[in-house]
Amino acid sequence: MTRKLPDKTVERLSQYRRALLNTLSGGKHHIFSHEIANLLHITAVQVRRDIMLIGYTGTLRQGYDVNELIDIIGKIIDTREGQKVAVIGIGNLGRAIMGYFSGKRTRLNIVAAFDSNPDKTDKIYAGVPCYHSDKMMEIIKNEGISIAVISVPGEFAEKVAEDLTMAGIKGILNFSPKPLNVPAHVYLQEFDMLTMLEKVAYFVKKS
Amino acid sequence: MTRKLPDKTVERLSQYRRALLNTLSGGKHHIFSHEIANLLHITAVQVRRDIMLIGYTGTLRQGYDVNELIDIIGKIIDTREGQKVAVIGIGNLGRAIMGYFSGKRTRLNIVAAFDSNPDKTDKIYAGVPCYHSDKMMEIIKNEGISIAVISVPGEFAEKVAEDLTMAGIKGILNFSPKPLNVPAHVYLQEFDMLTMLEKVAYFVKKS
DNA sequence: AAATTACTGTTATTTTAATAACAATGTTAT
DNA sequence: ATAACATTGTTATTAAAATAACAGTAATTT
Repeated sequence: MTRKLPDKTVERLSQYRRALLNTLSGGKHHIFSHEIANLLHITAVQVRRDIMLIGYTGTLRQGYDVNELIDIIGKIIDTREGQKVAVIGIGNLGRAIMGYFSGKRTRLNIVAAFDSNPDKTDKIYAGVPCYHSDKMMEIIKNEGISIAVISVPGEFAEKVAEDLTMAGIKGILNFSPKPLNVPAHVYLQEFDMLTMLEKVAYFVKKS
Repeated sequence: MTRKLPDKTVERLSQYRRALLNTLSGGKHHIFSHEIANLLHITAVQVRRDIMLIGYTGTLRQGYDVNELIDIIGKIIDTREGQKVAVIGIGNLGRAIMGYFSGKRTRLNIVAAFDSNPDKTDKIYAGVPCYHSDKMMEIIKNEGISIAVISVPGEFAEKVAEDLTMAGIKGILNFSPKPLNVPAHVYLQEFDMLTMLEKVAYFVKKS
């Protein structure tokens, strides 16, 4: 394997897996491409194409084996050892993210949170210890944290990203409205709520 | 105008405007395409192309007039009367969204929040009144709210989307991890944090 | 046994988005 | 005055993603 998968396929694989886990807990062990498609409101062709790209093949007339497919997707998007994640900034958004994750069985473990407000630090949130930002670089290095979620206000985001980069982070998910600049070896995903809301507004206006 | 703009251009316009407002408050009244590009970490060609698409033209050697460009973008993405927005579900995420918005001068006004937990209702959050979900459909109709942000847990998202549709909502921004199905006349934007984090993890693993 | 059906897997086509190439032109330098 | 420069606006090209078309085939029906 290790053919390069399209970005969008990777996104959908994550969604397929979630849907498949649901299916499984409903006691269903086989599923057709069009059933997956319905769950995600996309087309069956797209599902089959994605599954083709990851090299799995179903059986005619029976569809895909749910367990197998979950495993294959896991092999592709998870690492064996798991990856450690830190959340920077535990305002409402930071806490929402930690809440989303708690209980989810995944190879992504949120192992630390950081905040610059001493009132918030040295406590546990959703099972995750929150440290003062001063210790961020040190802890990230020592713990081998590879992924960071930035949920600080825009004005601090840039500095945080710099520090994270220096501490050797490998991937950043940025929720702040401030576009970041990181070296090419750091994977960056921007996630801008305000833009998305304005986009919805634009298309509503058009329609 | 009213040529149909590419999706991605619409997203960037929103970001250009934010950057331009910043520029303006820094006392700068003209800006080059490459300066905008640097702020957003994209290319200057892309900026010029987007600006071409909205029909604005700068002046050679001086670049774009910041005020004019802000206005033009506003004409395209805002409506004259503004649009009313509701936030459904005020857990951490819902509150984060309301916090992001408070103070932002925009034509999008969050005018109501809804929650099914009576402990949270009949209070004001970030200046926005929160009502019980029972009143959702009624208030949305009466107030003429056209856009909804869904920030409820996945298991309730579908029902909420149905109700919103029935109440005549025009656009939905869905933060729940559950993919929604809405009629074609409702514009839907999905926004799935878990997927995005898994995507980052995948590309980190690859690198 | 032949035809039909209901699926998968794959290639071909179209659509959308990004990038590159470059012509046009006012400004500055010589 | 001429040449070099810096910048815009636009067209052409490439890349990425989605969709369509369809071949293959086991199961089912006739």
